[in-house]
Amino acid sequence: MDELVQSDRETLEEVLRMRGHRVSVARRLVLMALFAAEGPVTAEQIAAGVDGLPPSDVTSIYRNLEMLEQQGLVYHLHLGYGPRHYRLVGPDERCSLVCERCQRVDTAAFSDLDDARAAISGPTGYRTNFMHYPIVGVCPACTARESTASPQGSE
Amino acid sequence: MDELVQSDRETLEEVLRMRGHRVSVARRLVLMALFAAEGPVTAEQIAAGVDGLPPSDVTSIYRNLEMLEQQGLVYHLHLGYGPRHYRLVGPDERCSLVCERCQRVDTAAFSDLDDARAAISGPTGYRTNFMHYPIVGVCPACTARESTASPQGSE
DNA sequence: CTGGTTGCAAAACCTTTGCAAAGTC
DNA sequence: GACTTTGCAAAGGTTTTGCAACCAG
Repeated sequence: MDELVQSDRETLEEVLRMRGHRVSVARRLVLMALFAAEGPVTAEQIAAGVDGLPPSDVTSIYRNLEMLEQQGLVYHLHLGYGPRHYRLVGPDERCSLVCERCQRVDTAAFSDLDDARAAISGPTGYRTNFMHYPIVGVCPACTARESTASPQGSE
Repeated sequence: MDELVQSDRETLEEVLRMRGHRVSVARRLVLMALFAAEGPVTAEQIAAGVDGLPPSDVTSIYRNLEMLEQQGLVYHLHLGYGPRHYRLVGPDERCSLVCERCQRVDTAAFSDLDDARAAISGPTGYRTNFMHYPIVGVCPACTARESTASPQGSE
């Protein structure tokens, strides 16, 4: 009943081996980078060498990330524009929020959006998780700035 | 107080002229395509000639769409993967929903998600509109199919 | 006429694919 | 030793940029 929650790297490597995948140097490097990164990282960042890790080839990174995603160990998300970001599946999932005014990126705990999920499921029937795309909107700071600047609230 | 709600093409052209932009053939073509298209369209589609309109150069389409977006007459959104889709700003805004299982794309009325907006604004402070990215989730049909197939509800 | 706009070519950006060489089990 | 996986090169899809010719006002 419990899926992989938050394992260490060696456990994930064991999972891969059990499922018939090999654990190569490049593949281990991807896992190390994902563990070392505090947040979502891009393939380019991993290839460049996150956190003191050696640089490697982007193509392999992409291929390994794809495989890890198919295995359910990794997921990717989009943060505004630019390349995809990848993250280990784990217990502390967070949803991203991007301010369309100041481009700030915030995160919210998965559970903070339970009510929002219900409010979407009601009228639409869709069960969402807000993981794949950021929620784009106006952050509190920009909202405040705009309401003091032009109180009549143009949109 | 009322912004442009739903004008005809000639009104928009007048707006552009008043703001110091010229109305060229190519630019008119973009507007005609946006009016002719029932839903969001890509730059490539406009360039190929939507709805019997003559084909034109993609580069100009992109430039014109960008200008129209800066003028607040057009916005763009992402529908799953692939190129951006553009749409005239108008009164019947709809939010997109993409099923991550069957890739189906639905839409919801803007007002159907008022509760969801409130449920996001509460814990996060972000005022969202769900316009820029689709809401990705599992559609009702796939949810039903999965619950009959494996009732113990694996994720 | 003047300067915004166009169309072509070319680049930029991100990601995928082909294939021989290398590595893993 | 068999079969994955790698690394390089090259292509693919989408969007941007440079620039001379062109056209709207």
